[in-house]
Amino acid sequence: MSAVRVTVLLPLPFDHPFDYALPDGMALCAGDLVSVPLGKRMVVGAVWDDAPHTTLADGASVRLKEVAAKLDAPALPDDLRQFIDWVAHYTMAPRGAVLALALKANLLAPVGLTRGSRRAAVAQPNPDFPGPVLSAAQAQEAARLQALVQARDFSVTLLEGVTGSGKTEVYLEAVATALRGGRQALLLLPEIALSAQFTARLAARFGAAPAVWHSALSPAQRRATWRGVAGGQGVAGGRISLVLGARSALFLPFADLGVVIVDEEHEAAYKQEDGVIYHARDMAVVRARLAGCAAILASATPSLESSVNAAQGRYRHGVLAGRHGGAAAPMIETVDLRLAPPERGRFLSPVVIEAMTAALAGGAQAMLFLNRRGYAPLMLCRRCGHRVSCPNCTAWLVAHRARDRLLCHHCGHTIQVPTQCPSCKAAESLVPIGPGVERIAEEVQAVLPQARQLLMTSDAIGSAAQAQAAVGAIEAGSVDVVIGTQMMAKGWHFPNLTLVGVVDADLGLAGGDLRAAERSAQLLHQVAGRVGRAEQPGRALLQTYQPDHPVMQALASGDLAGFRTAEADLRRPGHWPPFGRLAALIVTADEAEAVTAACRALAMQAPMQAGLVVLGPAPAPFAMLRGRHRWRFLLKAERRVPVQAVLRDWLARVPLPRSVRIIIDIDPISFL
DNA sequence: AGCACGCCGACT
DNA sequence: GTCGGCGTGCTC
Repeated sequence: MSAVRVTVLLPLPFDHPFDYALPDGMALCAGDLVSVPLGKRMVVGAVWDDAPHTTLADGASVRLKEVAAKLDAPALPDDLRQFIDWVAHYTMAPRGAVLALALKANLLAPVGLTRGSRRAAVAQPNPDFPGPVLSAAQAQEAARLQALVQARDFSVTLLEGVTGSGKTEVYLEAVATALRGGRQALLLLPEIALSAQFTARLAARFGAAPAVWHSALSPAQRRATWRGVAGGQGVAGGRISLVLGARSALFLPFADLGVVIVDEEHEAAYKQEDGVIYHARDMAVVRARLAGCAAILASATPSLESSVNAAQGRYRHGVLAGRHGGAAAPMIETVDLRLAPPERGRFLSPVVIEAMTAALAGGAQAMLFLNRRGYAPLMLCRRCGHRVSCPNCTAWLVAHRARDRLLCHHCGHTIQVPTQCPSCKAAESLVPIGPGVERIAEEVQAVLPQARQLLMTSDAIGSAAQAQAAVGAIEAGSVDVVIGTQMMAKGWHFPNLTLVGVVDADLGLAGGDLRAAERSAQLLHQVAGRVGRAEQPGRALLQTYQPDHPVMQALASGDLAGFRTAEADLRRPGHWPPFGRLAALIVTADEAEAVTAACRALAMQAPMQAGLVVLGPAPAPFAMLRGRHRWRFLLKAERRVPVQAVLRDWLARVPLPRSVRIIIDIDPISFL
């Protein structure tokens, strides 16, 4: 007699589940979590519903190991298992690696599962807690979203609204509707830095804080939240109904998801760039489809992907025009650096300095934005022209004055500032080239010595407490000039901040990236959105050498929709995304020769078919990263081409030594 | 991912 | 003569 077989997916990089024997007296269903022996160790896995796959010599019985135990934990819901399968298939990651995202989160330590959660009986978010009074436009849009949530069916809405239009209040009404129906809501944020602010906001709206989910939680918090979301029996305090999370929250075992919201949907931070490479915005839509619920993508500057989906009717388009009860849109002007250049060795145009002086004289605050940490992005030998670069990466070492070192922003490698040129050995010949925020701070000190300045960068602000202190200082008015990187671009609003100067508006346009223009427009628009108040619109000055560039024109005229249309017209003919699909194949190895040999072999077998182009191989933009050599193929295909199958066939035709690793990035957004 | 096995250098 | 480096291979 042969034992009953169970297929178990393990959170390890295997695509196929493993087969085990079901011990007498144990009953298992798909999704149940079990511990199973694997080699010499015990592993937690999930019962999958694939047909058993172990190859049997016919008739002969294979000695399957037995499932060791069924864990006392909620089973993975069907839609989560479907989601895991879908993500794995789409991203071409092994299914087990995707399961790991759903399990690693909390329960690789099986001991923690056997006891009930210690989650205290915290207050539940109350959808009928008094909410804000909505404007007519907000109320109308909120009603539409509420109807979609109530429909208990899959839908996607692109909710577009300028900064200050009150998008958040609107989509929180959709959350309220889900909660009223006894369902759950998931709100995704692009980065955890914003979660404290949002937690407070949700607590104010619903009378209780949401559960939060991100990588910095303790194991105990994870376990409690994971179980609470699954809503298993015996969870003290009841099922968790509202989760505020980073992208990995998509893999939580929601028992009854009613709405998924992706805030700032255009943000590149939604793209997971290592391990399982996925775009959380796109996967959120898939999660909603499998859960049969509404998805809401919110942004002031929607991605071209979502705009096109809305324009083509695949997504509903909700638009909130005009700022609600707040400031007027900022005036955006370009400062032509050819006409009003900075002094020699300086980086601020007299136009910007004058505007700052005026703002400060009027008792207001000013901000300078430069998306570059450190003092100078490059140390150059003025004798031989040598550029000091990282030994592990194809990148320059960035000078940091605060730390008095040079440092690589890709791998973290740091060295002391050399006293002589590493190449020609000339003494005292290295000079810093170009500006970083530290250098801008120095310049502000020189031109406005009385101004109290604050540097807001990830180097200066390491913790949430430091961020709070900085925000407090700005709000209290004890700062005149804020100098910041990307981290200043979003979220915050300081009423007394009336001027923003963008030191190098052209920065994001370099590099030949497909989305360079789109991303620049989004970032600069967002930066400009930091300023202004009810009685006085803010002013944003963009220092640029290309005032005629479509991005600068769009920002200055405020016609971002027109810009998106033009951008779409550029991409449509060549079947560039979102009108076609891209996949990147990164070939990496320790030895450069191994990479070139592998690329040659791959190039020889490159797929050839209608509607598909293989570009490359070319050195990846960082041809060496963290000590590994990297070359890249880019596969560009029309929408109808099954990209994953093409890639699978291609790779199957080319045997590669194990020293070579292939990274597949479906829908790459950064080209690094 | 772990954890083995396996075949070449410096140590009690 | 052993301890131990991490290269390759397997786990139902």
